Amino acid sequence: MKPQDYIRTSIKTALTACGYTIPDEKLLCLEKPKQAGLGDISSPVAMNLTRLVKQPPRQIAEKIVAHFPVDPFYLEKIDIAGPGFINFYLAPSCLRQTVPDIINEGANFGKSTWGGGERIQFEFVSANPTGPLNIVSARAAAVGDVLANLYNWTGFKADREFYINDAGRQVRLLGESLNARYMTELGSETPLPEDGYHGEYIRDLAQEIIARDSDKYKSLDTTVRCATFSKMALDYMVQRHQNSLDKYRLHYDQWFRETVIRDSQAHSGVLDYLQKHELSYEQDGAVWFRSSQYGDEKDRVLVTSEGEPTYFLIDIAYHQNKYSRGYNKIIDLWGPDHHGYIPRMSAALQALGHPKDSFDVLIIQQVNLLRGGEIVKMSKRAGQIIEMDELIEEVGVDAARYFFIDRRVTQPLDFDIDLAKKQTDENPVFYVQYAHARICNILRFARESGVHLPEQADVSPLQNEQEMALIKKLLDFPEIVSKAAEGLEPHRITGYLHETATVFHRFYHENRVVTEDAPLTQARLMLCRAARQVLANGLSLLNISAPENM
RNA sequence: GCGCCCGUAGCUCAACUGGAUAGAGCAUUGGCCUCCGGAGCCAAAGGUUCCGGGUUCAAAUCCCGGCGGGCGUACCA
Repeated sequence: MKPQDYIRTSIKTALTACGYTIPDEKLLCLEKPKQAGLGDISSPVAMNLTRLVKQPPRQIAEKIVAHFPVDPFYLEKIDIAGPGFINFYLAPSCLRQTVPDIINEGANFGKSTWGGGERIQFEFVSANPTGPLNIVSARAAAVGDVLANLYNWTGFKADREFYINDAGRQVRLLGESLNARYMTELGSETPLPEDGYHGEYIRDLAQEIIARDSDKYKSLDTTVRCATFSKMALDYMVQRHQNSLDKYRLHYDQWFRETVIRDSQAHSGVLDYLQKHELSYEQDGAVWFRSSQYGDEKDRVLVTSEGEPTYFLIDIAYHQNKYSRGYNKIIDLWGPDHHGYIPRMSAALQALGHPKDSFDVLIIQQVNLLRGGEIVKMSKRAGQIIEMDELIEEVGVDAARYFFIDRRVTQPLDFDIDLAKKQTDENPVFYVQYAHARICNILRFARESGVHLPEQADVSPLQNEQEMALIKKLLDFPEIVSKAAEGLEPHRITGYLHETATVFHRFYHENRVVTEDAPLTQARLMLCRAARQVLANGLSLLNISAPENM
């Protein structure tokens, strides 16, 4: 049994013995003391009970401690501190035991089953196929990928999906823009359409087409030519997106096309359902959805007075389609400019009978790129955007991913290119990777020195401060993974890895691993292996490499 | 105007979602290599958590009112 589980069940036993009943399991939650010297695990349960029991928290804590069944294998002592915290000090015997446990669990250490196999879908990036992926997409890509990993680790069945907007006005404009570039390249000057796409990539594609098919399309009727080019440009852009994400080590389970919804008339079904349940009405020649009944600030148009379905209606049908594919929970990652869109989508899905909390949107805040301490100005109109490919090329996949994950997603991010490129101690990616490489090097050194490395060895020689500190840190990993998943907070993982690296470096600095003392050497090698395993597991969760040497 | 997000060390960010003396990394200053990788370690300095009220055993966190910043406010996608 894990020490946390032992403490939780024992608190319950003590509570019943005291005659206290808790209305909510959440009141039992355990914490890590902020301050060193206040124990290893802490319970605020006494403070949580003050209002119910109407007694001072310290008094409650004393009663609980008096009835607590102490098992010396797990606990050294119990304290009451501050306003009424019950602090538990883990016994060295219990701490040491986690070292062989971690080695046995190997790549599975940190995983849990609380998701119960529930299916969850993350849709992210879903950039319009009208231009290359940019920096914000790169952030969303890293975050979405890690979130899916986190949920798979915690016992869910998580999928990644990319939604391709391959229909509508923008695709038409894309075709017309390519047409203009193509015709101009062939000598008949054609202006870009109003709101057309100015980027170089369209000219590149036009040149590619000419190199391959010469002027084959020139004689076509303009509308036919534009339609052909729309499709070609679309396929080209989607392929480009796939290549970029591939390089980023991100692999989607599904690339879903908007035309699948349109072609199947799925949106008509949605419309029928809403009409039948009197959740829509006609006004000024358009069809409106009563989204204000579900908390949106006003009603929204589903079908324009021209008789065209709005993007919103198609999007509802798309989300309905996700549910019909068996997902219990849907999480979308959107850009900050879409936050106003959340209430209406949530309203629509509730109207269709889905539980409110089955749909969640995580807003990924904007990214400012810093070079030489200055914000790099980006303007879409002038074609002045930094592409995801350029960024990866410049700083590498590992650093890019780490920097994007390292900050709370709901917070705007300043991405310092110069720092990410640095191969020095200023760069946190290397700090963590270096700890891993350093451990690999110790193990290598031990082998080369003729030390035999058995599967398991006695860990009882581990007892000094740095050894215990490292073990305690390793022990935290599964809980960090769970909390990062539950709160959609991947930055907890990078934070934890950085701390773990620090504690390891400190241990390394104070203690020589390979020495004349054979039992101690074996025990410390075990500890090194456990630490290496945890660092490797954390890095794999982020899809960042764990190098054996650097 | 209205709505959403945000304001924490010089800079970039944390703070286990209401907990104990608000912590890291850069940058600054000063130490540590006959020895498993110094891409490392130790230490100093740095704070009225934007301001003012309120809620309670407890507030950076929740509520109200200011101030400052970002975004949104389409029968576009």
